[in-house]
Amino acid sequence: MMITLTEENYIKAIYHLGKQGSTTVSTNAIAQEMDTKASSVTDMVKKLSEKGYVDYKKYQGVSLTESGKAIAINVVRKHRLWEVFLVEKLNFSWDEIHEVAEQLEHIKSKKLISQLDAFLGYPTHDPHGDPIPDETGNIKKIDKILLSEVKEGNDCICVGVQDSSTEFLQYLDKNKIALGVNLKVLQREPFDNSIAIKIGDKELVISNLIANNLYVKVS
Amino acid sequence: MMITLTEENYIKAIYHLGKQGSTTVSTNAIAQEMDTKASSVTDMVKKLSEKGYVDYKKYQGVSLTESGKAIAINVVRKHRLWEVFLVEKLNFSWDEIHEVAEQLEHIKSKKLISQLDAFLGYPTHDPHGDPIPDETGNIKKIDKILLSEVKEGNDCICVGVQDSSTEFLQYLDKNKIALGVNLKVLQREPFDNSIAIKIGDKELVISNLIANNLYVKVS
DNA sequence: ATTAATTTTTAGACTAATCTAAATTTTATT
DNA sequence: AATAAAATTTAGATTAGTCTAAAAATTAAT
Repeated sequence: MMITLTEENYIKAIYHLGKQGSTTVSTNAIAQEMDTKASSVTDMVKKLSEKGYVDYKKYQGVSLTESGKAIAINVVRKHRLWEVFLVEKLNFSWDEIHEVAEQLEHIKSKKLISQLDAFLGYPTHDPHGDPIPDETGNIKKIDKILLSEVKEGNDCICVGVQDSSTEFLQYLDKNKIALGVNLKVLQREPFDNSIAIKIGDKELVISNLIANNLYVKVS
Repeated sequence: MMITLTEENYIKAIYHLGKQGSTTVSTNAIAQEMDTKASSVTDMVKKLSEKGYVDYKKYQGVSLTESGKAIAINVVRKHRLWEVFLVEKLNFSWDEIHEVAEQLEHIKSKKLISQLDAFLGYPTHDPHGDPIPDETGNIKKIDKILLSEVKEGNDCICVGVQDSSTEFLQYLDKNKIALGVNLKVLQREPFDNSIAIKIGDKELVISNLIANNLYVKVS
């Protein structure tokens, strides 16, 4: 049974909203994520349910079935591999890749993806630090925490972002924050939860909003 | 005005049928090329006409306008660049690329294509020997002729194929015929128009059908 | 130059995906 | 527990693309 591009996008949205497909997701949340109306979501969710991709009970929200989850993970895999390709091979910057990867992720060819994976050297993470599922759908997650949770005095290394918006990524670029960069938390300001960090030999004060969208690993 | 994937495919079909968009094309021919019904073609052609991509008079066939031709050439450019990518970077063989390139050709991103072009080293021809239009839509054509037209005793070099079907390309592979390979026409058989050729140090008799689908340049 | 065959177009219907507006169910609040 | 608010679903309409069957135009053949 053929899956359409739209169905694939709904499944992906449900996956992301449901934290890797484990939680139940509301109609409204999907509508917001997909930039569409709740009534459209209801229609589509019924269809996905008939096709066996989601579990759905009226008024009770949706969750992915195993087959739905497998589809979602495969789309995520394709999306992230293409992102690596765009950055590593075509010199895109990390704030330019999302839109294009949204299109590329729907290309259907098993061989294309396995060859691309090999061509890129079997990358484990995309340019935003998110893990790339392997061919069997396995995702190995690293133990990352938000920068906002790091204690004063601790050294850490930047491993990912929570928000992948152009604005946020360009802020990071401007301040020379990139994946792999070392940071030290100098001081936390309780009043507004801002944090003073040392990056390279420079000091920088970042807001709580920023610190809440940056993943690090304490070293 | 946004152009849909389907519209793009119709424009491409009209371009190919009309020999690079110069000739008028019939409704039935388009229907056959697109594997759809003539009535569907009429509907679509009306829409394309309203949008200014084709000139159309009832019962008189269709031809591309300048803007339609520009769209077609751009799709062709993308298709052929992706084919080069698949063969050169992802180790596809030339009989496996068409289907995937059919999907990739619709990805919309100016930067993607210009970067891909650069990444591939600005190739001038795709793996089937067809020329790749440049960014401005310019196509430089080489003076190729069909192998069936080569005189006895002449040496030539294989530069392209007319038919890109899997079956034909696999026949060529099997017989070690590839782009760039030198051939010599030993003898032409008038009875069935078959041709005896020398390829490397081997002799091979090929049918007229084969010779009519292989482009060469006399050297 | 009629008639026959073929091609093309029209008319009307169908599916996928969407929308608005109204109805229903659930959740929150008094 | 009753009512108000919010979320969700239904009903009915719309658009893009397609289809079948019938009508109209063109081309071919007698």
